[in-house]
Amino acid sequence: MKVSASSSGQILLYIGLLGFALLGLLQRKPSSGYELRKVFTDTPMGTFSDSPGAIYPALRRLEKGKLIRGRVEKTSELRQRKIFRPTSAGFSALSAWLTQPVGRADVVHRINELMLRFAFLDTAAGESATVAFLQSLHAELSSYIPTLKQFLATSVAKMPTSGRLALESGILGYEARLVWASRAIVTYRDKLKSR
Amino acid sequence: MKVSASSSGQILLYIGLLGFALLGLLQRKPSSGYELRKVFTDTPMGTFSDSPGAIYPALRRLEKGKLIRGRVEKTSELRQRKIFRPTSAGFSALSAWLTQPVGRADVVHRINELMLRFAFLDTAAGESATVAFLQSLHAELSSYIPTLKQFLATSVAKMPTSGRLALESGILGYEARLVWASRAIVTYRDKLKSR
DNA sequence: TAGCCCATGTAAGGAGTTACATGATTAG
DNA sequence: CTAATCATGTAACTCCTTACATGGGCTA
Repeated sequence: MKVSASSSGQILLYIGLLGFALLGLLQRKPSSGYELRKVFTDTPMGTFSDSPGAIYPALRRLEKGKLIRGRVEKTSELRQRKIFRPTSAGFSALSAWLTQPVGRADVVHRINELMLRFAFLDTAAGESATVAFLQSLHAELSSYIPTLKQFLATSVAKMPTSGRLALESGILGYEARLVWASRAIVTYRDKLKSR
Repeated sequence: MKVSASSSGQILLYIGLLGFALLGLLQRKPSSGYELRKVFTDTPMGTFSDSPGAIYPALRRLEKGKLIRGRVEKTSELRQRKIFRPTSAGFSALSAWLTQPVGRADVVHRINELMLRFAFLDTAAGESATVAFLQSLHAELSSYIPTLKQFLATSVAKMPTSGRLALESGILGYEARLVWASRAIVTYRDKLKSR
């Protein structure tokens, strides 16, 4: 989902994966553009570009779309920085994006986007939404993996060894994620019980 | 690696991941643009776009760069199709791309590209090159995974549960690939021995 | 003869990449 | 005082996306 209707109707606003990543980070902690860049350069978070040529224009798009608002603030340091924080429309847009249903196409083509969504889910949409997400991810993986194995079995004869192994690597990756999803569900269930 | 010098010097030619994917598929089997599209729509191969607006321009770029050559051929069917096949310069470019060293940045940011390279390695560059690739991938993963665990351990306190779990999912994915790489090395060793 | 798959394209638009530019502040 | 880091941006290039266009051949 790349496009979201602005609250005023009419104009369509491009957000993009980078935009949602920024929105999610800002929801967690209001930050300057530079701090956001640092997250991408210094942490294993996603495969997002740390280039100012991507981040600053994306921030301006979000601001023009009224999803975030930036203000120059003095922190404890002398240096001034423009701190961005989501507007209420921004929180809504983020939440809507996070709580979309998980489909087969997401698992096949947009697994990184799914993991990004997950990373923001509990703080932005609550733990029950997180569990729901994990359950639908689990269901989608459970139905997808057999089709991959099917494909492997029927076409193994026509494929070179490396092609076969590459596909097996993909299958192993999905299986690892399936196991992880089960464990993550248990983690949240335990958290809910212990309260 | 997105750019490659043309054999005539001077002009730089953009290839891109899609270009190499096409080149690799053509090396395996000369095909028409439509057949190549079908690979992306019908098989689990990569996350490449099946849109003609991406594939046909990419083919033309490759042809202009003399890495492939298209000829209208009559197959058994009446219908005419333009069949592309790599030139010798195309084989060289593919081989050079495939046999690049595997670095940390590849593992962190371009794991999909690595798997694509692997998928073409044995038919295009031979089995010893494939084993070398797997070994350097294995080494890179072995050194990278501990740093991720380190990061997780030191920042677990500051992260929300979902952030922690998302990172763990990434680690599990890398570990699965590490196990896979070991097994793939054994597979090729066995193949070499049994000859 | 209508509709669907084959097969190849083009056009408009926007986003990301790379590279450059600009200052202020701090460390050595 | 020099260099590195902080902090924010702009410009050119070009690739991809979405959508539309064009026909030939096959099938019901």
